[in-house]
Amino acid sequence: MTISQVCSRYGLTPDTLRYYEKIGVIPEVHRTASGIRDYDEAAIGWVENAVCMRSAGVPVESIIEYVRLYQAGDTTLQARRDLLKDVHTSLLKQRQQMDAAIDRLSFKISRYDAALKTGVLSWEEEDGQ
Amino acid sequence: MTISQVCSRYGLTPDTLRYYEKIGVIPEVHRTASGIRDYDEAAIGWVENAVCMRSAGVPVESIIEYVRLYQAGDTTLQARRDLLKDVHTSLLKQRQQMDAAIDRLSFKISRYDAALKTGVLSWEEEDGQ
DNA sequence: TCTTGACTTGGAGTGAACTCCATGCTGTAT
DNA sequence: ATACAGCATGGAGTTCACTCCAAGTCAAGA
Repeated sequence: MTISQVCSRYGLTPDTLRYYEKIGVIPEVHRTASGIRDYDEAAIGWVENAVCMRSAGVPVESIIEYVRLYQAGDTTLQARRDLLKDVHTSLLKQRQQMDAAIDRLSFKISRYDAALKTGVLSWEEEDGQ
Repeated sequence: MTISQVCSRYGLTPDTLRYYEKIGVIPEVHRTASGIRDYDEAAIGWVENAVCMRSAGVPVESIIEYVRLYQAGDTTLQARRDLLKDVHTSLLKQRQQMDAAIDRLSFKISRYDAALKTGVLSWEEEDGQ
């Protein structure tokens, strides 16, 4: 699979995918005799992993560290687990903060909807905003 | 309330809080005669709003736009509602992506835990990683 | 053979969100 | 009166994660 095929599959640009490989977010991709990248199933699995983690806001450095540990072999199982756990924990925390913001927004939106329907701003003496 | 008091309450630095005011993430804060910021309840409400939104990853530009609309007065009620709805929608989408990553991590962690307990890497012919 | 489009590299540039710094003013304790 | 911690400003610097670009190579079709 060529770089552009992988890109259109995951909504990335070739620049991004090369960048990911260069900095180690994904392992080095196999090349044809003339030096062109040819993504196999394993490579695509790594791309999928990168896309999933990045879209959730996981820093590239964490992904790089995991790839590094993975490539270092079986002696890093515990370290890999610990790293994944750390990332997991910080995502859970991040989600809590998102939930708080979502709740805040839901509340405000319903207040605006009420105001727009009745034509009355019903929260004058509250927190403003 | 002084800037450092507000900062320690919300885990910000004075630089950040001045920056927020400068770019409009919060409205201008009242000053003492000698020019020192004095945060009242309303100002603190805006800071709280900013912290909540930013910790969820809402771009400063969205917050600025909301503050701008708010300060423009009652004619912007509909625009404010629409903006909040857009932000709400994008946070929901972002949360979905976080959930996907959290699930992926949970799965991997339990696999690592099993491997570390039994001493066997039980997913050899799978997707690797 | 020539063109064209997709691929390669290294390195510079971008945008977002802070973060730091130099320089100077303020206000309270000794 | 003076020291000194805290506040002010404008502007430069940093970090992160891409994103763009120039210059060149490669492969397939006219």
